[in-house]
Amino acid sequence: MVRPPCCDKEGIKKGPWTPEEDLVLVSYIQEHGPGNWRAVPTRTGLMRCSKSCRLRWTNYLRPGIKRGNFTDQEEKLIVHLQALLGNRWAAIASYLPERTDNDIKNYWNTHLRRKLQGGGEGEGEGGGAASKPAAQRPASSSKGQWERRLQTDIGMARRALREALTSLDAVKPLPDAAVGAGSGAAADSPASSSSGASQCSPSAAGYVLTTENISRMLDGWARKGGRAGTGPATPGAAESASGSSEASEVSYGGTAASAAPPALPSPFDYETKPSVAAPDQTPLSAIESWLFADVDGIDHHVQGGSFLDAAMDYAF
DNA sequence: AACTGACTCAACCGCCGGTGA
DNA sequence: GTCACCGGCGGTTGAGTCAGT
Repeated sequence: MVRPPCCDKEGIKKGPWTPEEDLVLVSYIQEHGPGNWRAVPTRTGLMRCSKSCRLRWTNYLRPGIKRGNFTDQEEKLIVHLQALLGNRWAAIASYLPERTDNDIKNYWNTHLRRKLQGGGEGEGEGGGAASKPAAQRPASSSKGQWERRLQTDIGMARRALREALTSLDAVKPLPDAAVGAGSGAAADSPASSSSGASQCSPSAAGYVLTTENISRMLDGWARKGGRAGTGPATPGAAESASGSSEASEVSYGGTAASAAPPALPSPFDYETKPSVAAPDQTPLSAIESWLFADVDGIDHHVQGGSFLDAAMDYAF
């Protein structure tokens, strides 16, 4: 069938989002929650198409997003998962709850792919596998086949993750604080160690978007000056660019959120990006516990609460 | 100091699958 | 059963930034 464009070209604004637009979108989502994106432009008056709104939210405004400074651990995970899953960035991103698929995709395309190609198979694992990812499968597979494939994928991913984490631990043992308290993947990242925004999982964070924060957010943008649009308009960019100073100002579940009482009723409990970890767990520690809990386990049907279940719920 | 090429990443585009009428 | 709508995904682009000359 011929599909009309998601939004007609007239009157639809494109390009970088402005702080004002961000604010409108965030405010709307704070009130109504993400979803029903079709209605967002009309209800908010944003001259954006629904896709653009959704993308802006999921890739940028969504709380709990960590930007830039991929750690070695994250990098290894991405390499392994890419080798196993192929360019299924959304699936890969589900293993890195603080990262967006777009971010991972960009990082892969700009850093990792070249690294693996140019430097030969630097890590040894990616090289051949990455060139022919497992994702190149027939699109039309029956459900049963798909499930078997999924089981295989899970098994392979699991093994690879265990290897990655094991080898990483051998090289650079994780500090206890990193595994237990903060974001395991982020803990030793230069930027993230100082950036509160990366310290908590999205669901646990409790999205603190008060009018005070909004005004501070805008204030921070304004003070950043420079190019209007992408740069200052993007809290994360400011955060990553400045290292840490602005991070606490934009409390997307950051410092303020982590310091906030857990019972803080977050308007973003319906967060679209799943957190595979328990609220007081970091995603990676959840992965680790899942990996190491049953060394010989074929427990792909473990009862509720396992990482696998969560992964099954969200990633596939 | 100016210029140029490489790099980064936010955003767009088109396609696909799920779902409800 | 068919059709249309909507959300999601992966690939791609282009503006902005950075580093080297």
